[in-house]
Amino acid sequence: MDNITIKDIANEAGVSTTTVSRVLNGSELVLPETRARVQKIISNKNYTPSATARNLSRSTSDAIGFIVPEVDNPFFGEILRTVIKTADQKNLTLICCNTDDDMTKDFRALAVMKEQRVRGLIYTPAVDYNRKKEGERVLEVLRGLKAPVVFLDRQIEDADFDGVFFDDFKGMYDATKTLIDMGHKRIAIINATLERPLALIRYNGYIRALKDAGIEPNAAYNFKANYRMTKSYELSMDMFEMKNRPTAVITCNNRTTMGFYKAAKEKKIEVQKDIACIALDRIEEFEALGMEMNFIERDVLKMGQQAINLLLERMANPDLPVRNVILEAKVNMNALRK
Amino acid sequence: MDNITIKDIANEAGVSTTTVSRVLNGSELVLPETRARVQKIISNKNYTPSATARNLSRSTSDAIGFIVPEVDNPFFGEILRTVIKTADQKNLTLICCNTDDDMTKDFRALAVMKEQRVRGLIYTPAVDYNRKKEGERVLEVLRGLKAPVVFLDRQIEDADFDGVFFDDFKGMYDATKTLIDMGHKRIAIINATLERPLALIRYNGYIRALKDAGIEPNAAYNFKANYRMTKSYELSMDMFEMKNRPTAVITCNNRTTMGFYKAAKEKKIEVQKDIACIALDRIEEFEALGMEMNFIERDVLKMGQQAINLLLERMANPDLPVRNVILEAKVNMNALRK
DNA sequence: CTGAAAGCGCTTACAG
DNA sequence: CTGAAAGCGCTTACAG
Repeated sequence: MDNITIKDIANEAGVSTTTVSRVLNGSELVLPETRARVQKIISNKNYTPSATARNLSRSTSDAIGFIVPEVDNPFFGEILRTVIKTADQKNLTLICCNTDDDMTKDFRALAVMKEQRVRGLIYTPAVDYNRKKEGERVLEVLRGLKAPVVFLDRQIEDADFDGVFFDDFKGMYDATKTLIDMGHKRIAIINATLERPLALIRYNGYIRALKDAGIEPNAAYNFKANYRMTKSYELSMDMFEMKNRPTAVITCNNRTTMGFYKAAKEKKIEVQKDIACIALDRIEEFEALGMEMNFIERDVLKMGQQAINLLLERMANPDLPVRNVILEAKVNMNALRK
Repeated sequence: MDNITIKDIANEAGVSTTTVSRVLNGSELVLPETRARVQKIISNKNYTPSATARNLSRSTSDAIGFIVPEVDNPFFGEILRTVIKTADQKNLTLICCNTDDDMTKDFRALAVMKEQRVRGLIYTPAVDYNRKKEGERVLEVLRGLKAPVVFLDRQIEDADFDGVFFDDFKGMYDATKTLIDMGHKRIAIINATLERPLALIRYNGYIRALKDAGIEPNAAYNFKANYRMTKSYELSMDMFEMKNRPTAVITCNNRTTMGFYKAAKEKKIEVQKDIACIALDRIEEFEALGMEMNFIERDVLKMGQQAINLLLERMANPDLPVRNVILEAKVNMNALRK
């Protein structure tokens, strides 16, 4: 027995499909008795209308899209959860893609969104399209969606779409300045390579603070990892062997922080005492072990909430001016050591 | 200008929509020149066919569903990533719901899946339906989906569907036995309340091992937390005040483990030395800090892979017998201390 | 308050 | 190799 349709209900109730549709959509234009009869049959037969047919008929969609590089990163996981929660309240279905920071998959994900005719999209670009010729193509694809788009955490230059970002430049600037004020001159940064847009922004904040303080940046203190633990660990091991080794370090994401601490542990170097550290994002597990951290604090839940809000608002009102929300990234010196 | 349709392409190419459809679907039955002409127009106009229309017309769907209690839990995050990756290769779209372990949301999520006519569903029930009257209703809803369902990590009694689970009973049994063999008699468990299906299974493994060794279980050593850190922390603080305090502890998930370690740290009790511990699941962050752990090891990626494989196989072949895959949960004594 | 009919954008059996 | 027509399961303007 196949899925039952609105026709089956109509037949059994002895009414037209129009009437059944009206009952389904809570129209006033139905005699209470008719409504009751139809409703009873619907629930008896356990009938659920097809979203596909409804969408086609209404020429809309009940789906919004979510494209991120790694859903299993708690950063995006938390955002996803927030987004789903709100979408759910609005009866919107969430279509989720993961790009592994891979450009091909990114374009494929965008194509999926277009095929699905999503009503809106929350989007973290897979790579830095700013210096790549593909950048303009991405923007075109996004425009071709003919649906609101909200950039999440990563921007593309000249994008005429809404977005939510953290003020990583200021976060890094402040972190660096804090270390300088504590008397540090040899300050390292463990970052990703600068093709990554966020890596560049973070790097720039760091460099600017050094220059503002009249400290000449030392290229040897710029560690180019990849936001994975292993690479950061390896580079940190090298760092500890340097003869003019840094007295302070800024790590640029969770995994980087973990790699650095792991290396320090193995080298029997006590973080904060033997070498200062400010991490981007706190690590709850570290704190559970009584390891107090200095960190740049970012409110991920807020980012998720803002993203879905921006999207819903624009869906409701497409003529709003483009909005870019910048969330603060605040230095938090819980483990202050001179 | 609205979204363009197959008709626009047909008109411009001077062919029927049938022919355009054939080109779209790679049918052989098109003259190469016709195909080329049509394809050119498609790409010029940047036309993407509507998945909605296609699905309705074919009376199928290109979506599979994914319902879990917390997407932001790395456990489910990793699984989601694996599932998306494979689904993507099969050109399946992933619709994602989050239930917050809430029954109402769970039923709503299932309704969404039915509306969407998903081709298959990977499903972690929100609550333990085994003792609840709603259990049979869930199973009915699942059958009403008329699509393959794979249970993930949590089972419902009498479910005639595929599933992937960890052998938590054996994991807990072995962990408990290992501690007993090390000479421990006062062994505590920090678990959730036993309404949760997994909590019960874990508890049973623990109890059985005690009984098999002739040790009478002590109710005071059964700590009923809720898989959150705070509760586990509070209970652990109490535990350390007991006069006949346990000499070994088994923690039943990541968050529980964190709460326990945090309490130990504050009480200046050294885990493994002053009190033995085997945790369910390793915590990478702990290990990065040089904290060696004893843990019950579970391969989460494998669980994700199995789940999507079971689903795809059943989608291809609905007549397969019901399969329940039990993945091992292996005790790993990295931080062995007598 | 109700229904016949057209339409949403595709696919596909059928005929040629 | 190509197309007219019916159909997928809904919604909605229109007429009554």
